[in-house]
Amino acid sequence: MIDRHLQRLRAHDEISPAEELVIRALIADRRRCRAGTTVVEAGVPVSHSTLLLDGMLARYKDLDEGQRQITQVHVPGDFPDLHGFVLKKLDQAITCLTDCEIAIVPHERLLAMTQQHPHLTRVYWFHTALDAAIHREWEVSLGRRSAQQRAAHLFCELHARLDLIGLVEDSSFALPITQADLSECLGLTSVHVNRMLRQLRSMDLVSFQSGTVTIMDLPRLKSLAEFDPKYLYLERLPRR
Amino acid sequence: MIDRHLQRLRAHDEISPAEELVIRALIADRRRCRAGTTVVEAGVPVSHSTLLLDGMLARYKDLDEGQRQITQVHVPGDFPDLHGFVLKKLDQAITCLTDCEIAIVPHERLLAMTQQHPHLTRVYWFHTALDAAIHREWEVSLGRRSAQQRAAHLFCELHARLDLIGLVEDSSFALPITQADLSECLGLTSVHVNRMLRQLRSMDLVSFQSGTVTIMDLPRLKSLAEFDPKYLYLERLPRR
DNA sequence: CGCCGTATTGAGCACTTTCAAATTGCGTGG
DNA sequence: CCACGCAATTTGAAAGTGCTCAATACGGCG
Repeated sequence: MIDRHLQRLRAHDEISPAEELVIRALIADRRRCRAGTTVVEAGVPVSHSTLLLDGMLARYKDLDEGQRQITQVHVPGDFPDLHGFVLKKLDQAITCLTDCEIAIVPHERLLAMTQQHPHLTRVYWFHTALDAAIHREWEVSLGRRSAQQRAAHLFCELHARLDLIGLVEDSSFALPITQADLSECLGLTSVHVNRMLRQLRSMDLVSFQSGTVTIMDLPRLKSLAEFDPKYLYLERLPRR
Repeated sequence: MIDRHLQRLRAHDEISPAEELVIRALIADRRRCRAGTTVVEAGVPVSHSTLLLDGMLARYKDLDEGQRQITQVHVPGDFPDLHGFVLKKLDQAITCLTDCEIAIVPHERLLAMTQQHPHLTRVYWFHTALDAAIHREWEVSLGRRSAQQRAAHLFCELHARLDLIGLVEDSSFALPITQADLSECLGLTSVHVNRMLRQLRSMDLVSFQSGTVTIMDLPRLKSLAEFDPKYLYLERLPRR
């Protein structure tokens, strides 16, 4: 299952066979977590990072009065808390949106990597910078896009990200989360998300039902959302 | 003026005198830019990054119909597009909010640094990860906080960040930007920002007038905003 | 003194939330 | 196979929050 991670990295840069071996050796352990499990807590010193092999994770922050904002969702192959290696603890928590399979990467191995493999270091640095680019696009959604556009934009983004690792089939992909989860991504109430979803469905753009997203009209959906995938940096550019 | 940058780095990690020399040698050139100037355009390949020596910058994305979302503001000592080193081009533009003094850091020098100085590489990696942490907090503001809380939170954040480099005096600091600029940070209209500012002023919490922010009651302001500075990672932790 | 960008204010409107209730879907146990 | 229970979804109505449009005031500068 680590192949998806390699697939992801190779979408952006060249990874030599020797480097692939280094990457495979980063993993110390594998675990399975049920949906709803907390993978990493906020504010606690961390000594390893988590590679998502299968399933979907969410990073979120809680506010008073039970409000919650999900700041990012993760798809298989992502390295959701790689930034924990340099930050030493997370400013947010990570939870399983679905049942997940994760790999544990001790920071001491990452440290050794940074000492011996400058190119791989830059590859992973790139990975965290890409993560930040997605945060920025979410800021735009949360700050400026309408509820309908936000939902449409998220579906476009997930479509693009999941397509990269072959998890889109016939314009549809699994997204086994609740409308409440979705509302926490979009900065809306679940009630309103429900109404937006109905609108998008009735416009024959996209449907999200029983854990599956089906995109009926990708061009019109992208246009509605003003989706421009440049921020996902999908072209392959050697990091030198 | 690069001292502010060193001050910033040393707030988070130890920088040896030898490393300081390496950092100083990163700079190839210095420039002054007037308020309103575009420092970096979106989507254009970049071969250098920009260190902010003095003034304030904003990173933003434009949408259709002239809407704009500022995704981050930068204070002296920041390295606003350091991530351009690994991403090779920016997904957003950078503009001067005020008159600025910037330093040019060619990517070839950063590349040499990553080959020879693993610790400094991690220090700068940390710097970009911290940048992402601020993005996340902005996502929370934009997604879940009320207009009043958003404004209050931004003032708390800037207070904390400017205090770090000695730019806060008597609970007030210069913020020579317009209410329209502010509204583009907060995901609001300038009209509404104006009303929120009046409210905050009449509550004796904070005033923002003629380019100066004066915080009258920091504890209550923090409490209103639910401001928790942990995401700024202000403790000093050696990155090994 | 007059101009222009910025700040301020008002009124009406639209989108989103809140609160509450009804419905659906699904796994468990009888 | 059906009844039950719980979670998720759906719907309605009313209330807010923030937006739009438009007009007015302010302040620095030529």
